[in-house]
Amino acid sequence: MTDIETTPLFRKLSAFVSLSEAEVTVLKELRQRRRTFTAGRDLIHQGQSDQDIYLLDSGWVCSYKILPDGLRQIVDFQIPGDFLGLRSALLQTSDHSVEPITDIEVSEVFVADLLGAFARTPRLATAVLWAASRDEAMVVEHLVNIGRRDADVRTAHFLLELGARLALVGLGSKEGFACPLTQYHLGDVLGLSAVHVNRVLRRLREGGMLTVHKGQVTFDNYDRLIAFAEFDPTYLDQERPFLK
Amino acid sequence: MTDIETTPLFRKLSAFVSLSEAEVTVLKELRQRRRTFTAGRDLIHQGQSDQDIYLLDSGWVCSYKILPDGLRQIVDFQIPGDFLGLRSALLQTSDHSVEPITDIEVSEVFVADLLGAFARTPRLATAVLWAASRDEAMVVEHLVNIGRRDADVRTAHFLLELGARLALVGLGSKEGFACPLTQYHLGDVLGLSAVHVNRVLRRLREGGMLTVHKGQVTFDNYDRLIAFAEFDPTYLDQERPFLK
DNA sequence: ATGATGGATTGATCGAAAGCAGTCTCTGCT
DNA sequence: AGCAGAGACTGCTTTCGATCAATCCATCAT
Repeated sequence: MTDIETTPLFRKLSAFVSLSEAEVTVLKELRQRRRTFTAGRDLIHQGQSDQDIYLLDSGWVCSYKILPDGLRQIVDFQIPGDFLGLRSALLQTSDHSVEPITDIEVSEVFVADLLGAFARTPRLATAVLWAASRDEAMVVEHLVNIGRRDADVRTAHFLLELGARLALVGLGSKEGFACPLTQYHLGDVLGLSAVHVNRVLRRLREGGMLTVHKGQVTFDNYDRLIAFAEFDPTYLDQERPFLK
Repeated sequence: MTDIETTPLFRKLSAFVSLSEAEVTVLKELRQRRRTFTAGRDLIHQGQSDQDIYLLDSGWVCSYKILPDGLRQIVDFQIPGDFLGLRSALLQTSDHSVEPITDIEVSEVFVADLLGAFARTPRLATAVLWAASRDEAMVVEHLVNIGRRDADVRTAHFLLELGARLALVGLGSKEGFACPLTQYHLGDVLGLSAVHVNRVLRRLREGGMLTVHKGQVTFDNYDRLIAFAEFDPTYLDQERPFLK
């Protein structure tokens, strides 16, 4: 069995709460029913109700909405350590679809089990709730990003944020990260055409700031990039004193 | 004392749950400490923590973020019956600012009182939680709106959504609604310049779809507008069978 | 080797929205 | 009455990003 302390969720939550022995055990028990899904086949459909919660163990997933004319807007990507359908299950609404970008491994979590775990370990509940609120803050940040930043800054900001999220679960650093997204995915999340994404990436590369090549995002000059993107590197990983 | 049954919050929640005598009483007790604020002065500042929750009784408010270069993105407007700072208080983060657009009247609600009310009346808790999730769904819808719809459709969609929300609390109908927003406000929420908003509104007016004049939004042809904006009129007010 | 496919890349053109500048019309003020 | 200011409106020019159309380059299947 995998050592729990290397799992993405554990790493993520540990950044905000130091988990006790008992809490680790509870976390472990949640991850029993493992399942795998293949890339491209929708996991959750827009309008579906009463679905399960999944904890993403490996691979990448995206949540999106489709417009009548076929245009797609990706709301967010989920990476290892993220929950899928948490909010939808708690609130019984699924207003968007969820599609695996790569083959993924998930742990199926029953709502009742999760609520039981929360009841036994309030600190765990707080930490998970915090993670959920962080996800929401990110959606708001994407709104600002798309509404008010130009394509270059917007793209840089998004990739930095993604890097920060990945770093939190041990899958990235200031150097860069492995990234399975195509330029079409980037277009759909940034509200740009894939062609334009290509030009933007070229400009960022020629500006010596970042390189995207062969499924690898490399931050060529992290500090310059931060400044260019107006990115606040603390906004995702600051400590929460009240939780410590 | 105001008759509770005419208050916006009561009307909104009643659309989803039929509240019992006891629940109405609890609701009434929450609305004790009335306060007023004047237009323009920020209620909540970005970064602030540990603030109160307010229930908006009358007037309009907007939540926004400011970028370093001074550009502003309004995340959403709040109208009578909406909570202010609910999420921030529960989750101890305030990542945006809140500013009254008009003079407003609010009821200050202490977190402890609200939680107490939830404990005594679970159905009320569910209803409020539902309202919160609806707010979140709206933010996602705005993301799609800004990311993938052109200015005209985007504007029409937004005004229809606003109309639907207002109708829910008795402040609007298929005919239109009173609206204190300037074209600058509309620009900031739609990710457009105020000048362009003006042109968009002219096109919509000349298309016989809607008129904005003197603080009044009039839907000149509701059905045509719905079709043009690809607006789903049920998405905010559909019944929740599990709550009835 | 030979295609077939999906993604990346580049060029050329077009259109939507921004930016700038100025006018107009209220409303409130003294 | 006269003025000041905010918001609404319009014309002109520029810029950003979309769209259309190729080409290129891996990987994979046969």
